[in-house]
Amino acid sequence: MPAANGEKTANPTRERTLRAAEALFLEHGFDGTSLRMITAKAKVNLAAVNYHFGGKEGLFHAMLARRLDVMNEERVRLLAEYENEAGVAPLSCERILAAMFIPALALARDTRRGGKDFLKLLGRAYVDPSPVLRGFLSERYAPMVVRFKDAFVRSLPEIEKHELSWRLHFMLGALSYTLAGADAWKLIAQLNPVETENDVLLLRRLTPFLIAGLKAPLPDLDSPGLLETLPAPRGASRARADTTRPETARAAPSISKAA
Amino acid sequence: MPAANGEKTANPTRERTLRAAEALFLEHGFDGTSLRMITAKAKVNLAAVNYHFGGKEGLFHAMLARRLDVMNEERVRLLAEYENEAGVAPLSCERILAAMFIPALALARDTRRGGKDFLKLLGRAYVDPSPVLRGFLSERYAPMVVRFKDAFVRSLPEIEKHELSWRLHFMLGALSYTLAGADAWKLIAQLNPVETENDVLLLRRLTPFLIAGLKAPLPDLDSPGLLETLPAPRGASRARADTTRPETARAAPSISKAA
DNA sequence: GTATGCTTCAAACGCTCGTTTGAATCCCGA
DNA sequence: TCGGGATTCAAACGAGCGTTTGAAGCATAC
Repeated sequence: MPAANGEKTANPTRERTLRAAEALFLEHGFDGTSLRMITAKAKVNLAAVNYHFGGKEGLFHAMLARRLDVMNEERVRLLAEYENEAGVAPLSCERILAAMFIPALALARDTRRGGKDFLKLLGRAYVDPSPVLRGFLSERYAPMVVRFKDAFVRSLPEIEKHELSWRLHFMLGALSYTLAGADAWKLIAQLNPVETENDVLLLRRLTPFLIAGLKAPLPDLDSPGLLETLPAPRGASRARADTTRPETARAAPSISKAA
Repeated sequence: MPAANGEKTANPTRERTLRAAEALFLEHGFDGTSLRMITAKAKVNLAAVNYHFGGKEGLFHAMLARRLDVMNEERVRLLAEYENEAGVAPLSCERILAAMFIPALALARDTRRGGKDFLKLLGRAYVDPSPVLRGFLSERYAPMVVRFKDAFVRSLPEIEKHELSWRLHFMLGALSYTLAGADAWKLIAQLNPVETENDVLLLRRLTPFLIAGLKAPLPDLDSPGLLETLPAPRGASRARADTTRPETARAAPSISKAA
């Protein structure tokens, strides 16, 4: 393996390999992308992957790190800047989300560092089932997650910390799934008259959704509500047992008391 | 291949194979799970997969369908029942979400039809990168998605249809990602003092988040806001160019005007 | 008992996988 | 011009993949 130089040399073989890996990973995931697919697309010799990256795993680590490291460093930098401006006052949710989204959008607009598929890469990386990637990501970016969680905790003191952890998780889910969205994109375009969508519009749609979710009234976790209305676990396979429509419209099952 | 009987015969080989495929799919996804892993775990001969299911693809179709078909049929049945009760009045969001969640929870509580890993299966299926599964799911369950979308459209007339399509997509994302959550689950448990979580509590947390998101104020898609504040796409690779902190705290970038 | 049809089994098929090898080639400083 | 490290290359390795084969087992009906 060549000296793992500080990512500066614009080695054309390395670069083309990384690009091809990126493109194929978007479509097929880690397990679904073979080195032969990559090297064929990159017009690079098969052995070059092991020479430059030490193997498939090393290649994907490098491919993800060169994109995500930049973004996440910028994210915490921006967050710190906002906090500096705000002084002692806690940041608004919008501001914290801006610290998350702006670096991502900047990379998506910069064809030299990510380009328009960057957001999709981001989403795919977070939902890939391969233990190799999952371990890599959760280990490498855990500090950044903690950093933002703390910011949200300060921003939303009325939401209990534990509850907020979950909501951040939900948020990350909506974000990843949306960004990774391949077919869903087309599905939505198909359900509606064609309209040119782009990443920026998408995130502008997503933001109020997430903000509202984060600030939602707290659930009543003790409410029996939902469970009691579940059909008996091993009863008649269909609740069709009562053929006559029940005269008492059965109590509406409430999942929570949130309005 | 044996007569594809109406899923009635409790053939032990078929059953053990499906179970093993289910368990391994949860951990490794479609591409990451080999037939040899499955047949070893199921203590079944390798060739039995091709005999009973016609191949790997057929096995996974059967594995997913026997779980998801039941749930989705129950979902639309429940939705129709609620609509019947409501008459002409549109259903509340909570009610529609209940029609989605209750059948899922019922299966998760029923160890004979899914069990506690059912929700995880549901989430994993929706984020798996393999084209084989993506095609299968989007084709097979598209009608159910359309059905629920219509219900939401009637329930939230103030949200424009196109906007609502996106919000349902976000919702599905938060749901899938959360349910599939493997490491994240542990991560959250690690950030907070241990507390026994379960699927029901989880969905009760998730519901207000989703409801609030669905009902959020509409984004101002024309607002310049965010874009203008992005760093110049090909400027200095770091905004570190200005070493002195800018005296004018730069205008706070707003992603949207949503409060 | 024997024929029949469904199911299981061990073995092998052809193929692709990630990785390794050792020689050929390139590039640059001496 | 030559020498030597860096890089590329074609070829092969062993392992694992999904699938196929044909015989063996095993019930049930005659």
